[in-house]
Amino acid sequence: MRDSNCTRCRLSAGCAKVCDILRGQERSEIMVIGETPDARGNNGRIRALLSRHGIHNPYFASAVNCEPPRGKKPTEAQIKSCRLYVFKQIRKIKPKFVLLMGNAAIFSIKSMKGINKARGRPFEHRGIIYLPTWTPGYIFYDPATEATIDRDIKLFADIIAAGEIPREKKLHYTLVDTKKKLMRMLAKLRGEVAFDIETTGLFPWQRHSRVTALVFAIRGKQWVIPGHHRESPWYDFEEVVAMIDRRIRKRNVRLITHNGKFDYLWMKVHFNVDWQKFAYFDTMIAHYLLDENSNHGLKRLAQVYLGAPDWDVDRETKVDGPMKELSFYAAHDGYYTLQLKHVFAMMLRNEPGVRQVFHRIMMPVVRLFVQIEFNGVYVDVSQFKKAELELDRRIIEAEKKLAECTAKVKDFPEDFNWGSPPQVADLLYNRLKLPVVERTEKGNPSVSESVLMRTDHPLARALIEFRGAKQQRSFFIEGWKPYLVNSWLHPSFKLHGTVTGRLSCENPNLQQVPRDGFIRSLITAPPGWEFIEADLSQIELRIAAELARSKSLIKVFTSGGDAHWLTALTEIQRGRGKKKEVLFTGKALAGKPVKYNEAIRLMLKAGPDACIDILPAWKELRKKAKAVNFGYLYGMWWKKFKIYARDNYGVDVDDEQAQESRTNFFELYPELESWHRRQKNTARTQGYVTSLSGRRRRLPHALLSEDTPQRREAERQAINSPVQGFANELNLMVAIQMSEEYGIDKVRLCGTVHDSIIFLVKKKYVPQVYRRVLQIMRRPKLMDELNIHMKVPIEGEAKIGPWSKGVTLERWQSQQASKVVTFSSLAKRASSRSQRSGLQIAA
DNA sequence: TACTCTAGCGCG
DNA sequence: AAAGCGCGCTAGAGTA
Repeated sequence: MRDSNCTRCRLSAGCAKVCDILRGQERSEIMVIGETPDARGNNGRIRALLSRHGIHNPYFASAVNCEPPRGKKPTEAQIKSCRLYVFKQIRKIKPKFVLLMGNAAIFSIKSMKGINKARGRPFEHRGIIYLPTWTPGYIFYDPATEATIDRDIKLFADIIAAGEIPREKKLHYTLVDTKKKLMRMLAKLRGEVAFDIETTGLFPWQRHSRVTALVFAIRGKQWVIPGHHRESPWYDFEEVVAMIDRRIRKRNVRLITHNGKFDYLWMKVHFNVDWQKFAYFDTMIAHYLLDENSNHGLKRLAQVYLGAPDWDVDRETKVDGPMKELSFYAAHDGYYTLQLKHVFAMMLRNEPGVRQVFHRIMMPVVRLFVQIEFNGVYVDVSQFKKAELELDRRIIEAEKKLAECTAKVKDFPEDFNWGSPPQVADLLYNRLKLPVVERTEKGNPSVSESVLMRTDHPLARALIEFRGAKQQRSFFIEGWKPYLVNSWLHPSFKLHGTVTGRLSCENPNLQQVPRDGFIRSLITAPPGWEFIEADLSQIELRIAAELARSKSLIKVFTSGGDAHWLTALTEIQRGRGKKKEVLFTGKALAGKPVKYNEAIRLMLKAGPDACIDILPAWKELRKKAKAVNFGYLYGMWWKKFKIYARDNYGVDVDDEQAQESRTNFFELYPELESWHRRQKNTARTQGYVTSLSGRRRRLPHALLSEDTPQRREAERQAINSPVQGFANELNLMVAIQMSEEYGIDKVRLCGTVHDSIIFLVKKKYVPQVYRRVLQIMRRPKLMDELNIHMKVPIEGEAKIGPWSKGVTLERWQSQQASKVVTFSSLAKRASSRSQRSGLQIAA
């Protein structure tokens, strides 16, 4: 079979043993194909993996039979030329089952690229069943891959045992294509029902997008109802939905979904039904709470928890394929969603704290965010267009400056791209011979803003301006355009987007709009409404104070103070710094000259706002302290503080000063250190930490016996996660309560940004809602219901008006008053005109 | 042609 | 010895 004189490809030239095909095991019906001879189990790893599942002595082959040079992978051409031998072996051995390990193996058989798409999905070819999986070589680089390979090998063993690709036996689905079948289904819709839909896309507002099928599943039975699909028998699918809707309402069905926010939102947008109100259990969210570190895809979970076979079909089938295949796929989704519900409900029972977060916070959040995403945010389109022109202007101006800077550079390329970091690096460090100050993670010379700020060249400034304008344009102008539906954006919130319990946001990401207001203020209220942002002030610091039981922090908060201000003033007081400014402000506050310490005391008492009014420079100081507070609070070391001070304030702090600043911080808040120790110990002993709500943050790396960077990282996460996560949960509690207390005729929530909620209020309810949201923020009722009690008071702030340009209620009311005056005078003039012309003005 | 990675930067 | 945490989006460049 082998040809030791093979010269079909270049590999044979530099290879010790040409065409290294083994003999033996030639009667096996099981074959394993690896990448190269080295991967053929001679290290024992594959054998060990296989024998774990009772597979002994298979026939080993490989995609290429000459070992490539160290560190080199065989090329496609080489695999193709070696394919001959692979096929020869298959013909001779006549295996029934073949395990394909790695990219090269699957390419050899199928000429198909992308192991990740094929992995774990058995296929049949000329009477042989193939199963692709990863190459075991990956285990060496990432131990986590072993579990996946192991699962695939288990599936392989199952295939061998069954003699065929396993199909789910309990799947009994009906394609609901007649009225009779529909009526029979409706009769059975009661209690817990899994629900899923198939669609032509991901964005329900997309033109021509359709819901192609609905799926319902109860124990032992699934139904697939063709929707807007070319094979659908329903000429009036809306009526079918209405019938189901009536049944769901009447029976108060408990709907079970996997990422139901998606399905409910589509149903609301396309059929105007509010099925999210019946959302009872979401398996994706449940799994997110049970294991925040892994993926939450339905297919993976079904494989892991239920040993399910892979039922995925290709994208075209899923999007708009034949109903026969689409329904097969859809029925599996429904079936496994219901099965997973049972598994996760059981697991949640073992973790009561997590279960409480699931039912009392996250499921209401699912229901709420269907409405929030449906509402969307309003964009002032005429301002949007103006902003685009302004950014264009800035870009052109910056380009002009850059051109001036490079006019003298000889053979400056025509097509130079200022947006390309490698090209800029080449210009700065090779052509202009500027010194390399910093390198990127990969070791390339860095051209980041931090570096440019320290670069003494007129080019640097212009480049920063260019990048700023360019980025804003592509992020927020070009980036938003595809998502603008009339004047509305509908960002999608990922409820499972972070490991800490925060939400993330995408398409577009509302949570990263620059705060300077240039873009932010484009988001505002439509006529008749007001835009309000309400945020929980210094919430993370308050939670940290509570958890650490920090005396000084608790004192600041109970006396209505500002912790960032306290840090700032304590820091300058220690070195008796800013003497002139302190004495000046103290004098203004007291109305007479005071001594330094007395002035500090007065400034502390008066708070930052009053002091900033007297001397605007205090604003910078507080901002600086804020960042320092967060940094040290979460384990920042003094070296990073130095970098921070340099990049943000252009202050070069020496090592000693930096170390002192950290020491001072923990002297001011000594309990923070012991709290840090407690969190680290908890994580190290039990492998997870718990937040005030009962949510868990699992940190397996904290269990490592050695003090590695990985363990250090886990320890810092043990400090940060319960604070960050709970802050967001508080925010969600407020959002939930707001939506419960006000109908959408009064208040429309648009989104949350970690510690704030943004919403629209019908104009005449503004004062009432404004006051109420601040009340709720002080004490959301869910806190009491979940028996969570905090010593530290919670406070909120709210602003009315375009985002980032809002004002307090007092200011807003006085503005309204003046508007009414001008309006009524206008109306008077208009009415006298209209009387003259015989017109009447509508009230 | 389409995907993945890197650098850089916006937010809390 | 080495040390804030958590995200998403874009362009450019590399890879299959």
